[in-house]
Amino acid sequence: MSAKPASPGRKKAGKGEETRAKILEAALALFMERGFEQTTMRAVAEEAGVSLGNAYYYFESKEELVQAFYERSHEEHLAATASRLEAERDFRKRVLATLHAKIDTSEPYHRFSGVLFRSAADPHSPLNPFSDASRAVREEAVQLMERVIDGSSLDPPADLRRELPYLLWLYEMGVILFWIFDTSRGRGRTRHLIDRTVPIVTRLISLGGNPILAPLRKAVLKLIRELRDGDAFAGGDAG
Amino acid sequence: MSAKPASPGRKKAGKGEETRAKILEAALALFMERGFEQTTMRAVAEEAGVSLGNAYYYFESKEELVQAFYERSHEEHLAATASRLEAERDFRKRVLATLHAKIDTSEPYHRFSGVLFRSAADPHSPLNPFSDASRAVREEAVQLMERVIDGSSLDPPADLRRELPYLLWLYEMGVILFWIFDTSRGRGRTRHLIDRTVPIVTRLISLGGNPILAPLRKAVLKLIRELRDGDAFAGGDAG
DNA sequence: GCTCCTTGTTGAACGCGTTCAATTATTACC
DNA sequence: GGTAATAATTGAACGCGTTCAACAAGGAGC
Repeated sequence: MSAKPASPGRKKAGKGEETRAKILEAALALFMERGFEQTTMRAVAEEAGVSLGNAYYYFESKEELVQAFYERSHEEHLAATASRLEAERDFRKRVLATLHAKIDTSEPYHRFSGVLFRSAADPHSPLNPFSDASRAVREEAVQLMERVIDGSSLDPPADLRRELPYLLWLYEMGVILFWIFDTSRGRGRTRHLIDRTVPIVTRLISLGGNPILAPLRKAVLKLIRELRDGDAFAGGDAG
Repeated sequence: MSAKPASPGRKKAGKGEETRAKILEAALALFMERGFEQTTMRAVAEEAGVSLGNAYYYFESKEELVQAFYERSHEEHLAATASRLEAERDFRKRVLATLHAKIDTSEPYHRFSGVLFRSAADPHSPLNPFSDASRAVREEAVQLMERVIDGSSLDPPADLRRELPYLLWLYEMGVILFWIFDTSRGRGRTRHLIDRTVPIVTRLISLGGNPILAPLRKAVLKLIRELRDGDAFAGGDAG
C-alpha cells in the first residue's frame, strides 16, 4: 500500500528500519501529547533526530503515520480478543468482550483518532474503513466477527447468519464512531452505549426469525447486499 | 455565529455587502467546478476581484464559505418541502418527498460536500450537525420533521411519537452521509436507498406498538434520550 | 467643510505540509 | 580493500491557509 519503504532495504536489516521506527515512536509520543493537528512534521522529525525531508522519505504524509497506528491497534485488538473468546460461549458476552477489547486497545490512540474520521471522506484512503486500500484489515475484522458467532450458541435464520459478521462489523464501526467523539472519563459513554446496545442487538437477532419480522428482515438484508456489493442499480460516476 | 461581518456594515447597505456576495458567488462557482480542495483562497479572491486578505475580512476561513452554502441549502430545502407537504397526507409519501427534496436541494453543492463530513470531526464546527454552533439549523430541521408527522395520518405510541422528529432527522443525516459518498448518476444510489428504507422505517414505526417489540422500543428510546441529553452517565472530559 | 470613527482593502509575511535535487552513507560483490 | 549500486539524508524552496499592520474610503456629527 505505501510506496515508501515499509521495511526498508537491504538483504540484511539496515539503518532505515531503525530510523523509521524512531520516527514512528516520536510521532506517537507527540500525537498522544499534543494531538494530531498541534503536532507538526517538523516537531516529529526533530524529536526523532532526523531532517524533515527524511521523515517524508519513510512516510508519504502526516496521515500515513496515523495509518501505522491504526494497523497496530487492529493487531492489538485481534490479540486481545483471541483469549477472551476462548473463555466464553454466550453470544452476548462474546460480543461485549470483543467490543470492550476494541475500546481498550484503541485507547492509547484516542487523542488523535479524529483524523480517522476525517480521512473517511477520502474514498481511497487506507484510513477509510470501507475503502479498497483497507480491505485486508476490514476482512480480518469481519473474520473476527465470524469467530464471535461461530464459537457461540447463537442460531439465527440462515440468510441473516450469512450477513451477520459484516453487520456486526458495521455495528463495531458505529461504536468506534461514537468513541471517537467521546470525551468522558474512561470512555464511559461508549462503554455504556456498548452495554445498552448489545442486548438490543442480541434481541433483534433473536427476533429476526419471528414471522412478523421476516419481511423486514429480508428487506434489510437485501438492501445491505445491494449496498455492499455495489452496482446492482444506478448509473455510473457523475464525477 | 460568525465573528466576521455577515451583513456588513453601515446604517445603509454598503459596499461590503456587495463584496461579500461577490466572494461567495466566486467561491460557489469554483467549488462546483474544481471541488473544495483544488480551489484555493487565492483563486476565490482573484475571481471575486478582491485581495486575499479582503476575502478573509468577510470569511473566517475557507470552510466558512462552505457553511454559507450549507445554510443556503437548508433554506432551500425548507422552501421546497413546504409545498410538497401540502399536497400529501400519507406519512410514507411525506417522508419520501422530504428526503428527495433534500437530495434535490443539496445537489448543486455535492462536489464539495465532503468537507461537511470532514468538519463533523470538530465538535465546535458550525458544519457539524450535532454541534452547539449549528443548533438553530438542527432545530429547524427537526421542526420540519415534526410537521411531516403532524400533517400525516400516522399514529405511533406516545413515547415514540415524542422522539420521532429527532429520530427522523437522524435518519435524514444518515441519508445525507450516504449521499456525500454517492458518485452515481443523479445520485441514483441515494434515491434507491431512500425508496428502500422509507418503507422499512415506516413499517418499524408501525410495528413499534406491537407488544413483542415494546421492550425493545422502550430500550431504544431510553438510550436515545440518554445520548442526546447527555451527562446522565459517565465522567467528565478526559482531555 | 472638517474631523473622527468605522468599515473596507491591501500586500507582505508567517507557519505548515510537502517536494526534490544534491549529497552522503551503507551494503553487496569482486 | 575498492567499486558500483542503492538506500538514506539533507536543506532549500514551493504553494497553501491564514494573519495583521498600514492605509484608504465612507459616513455621521458638529
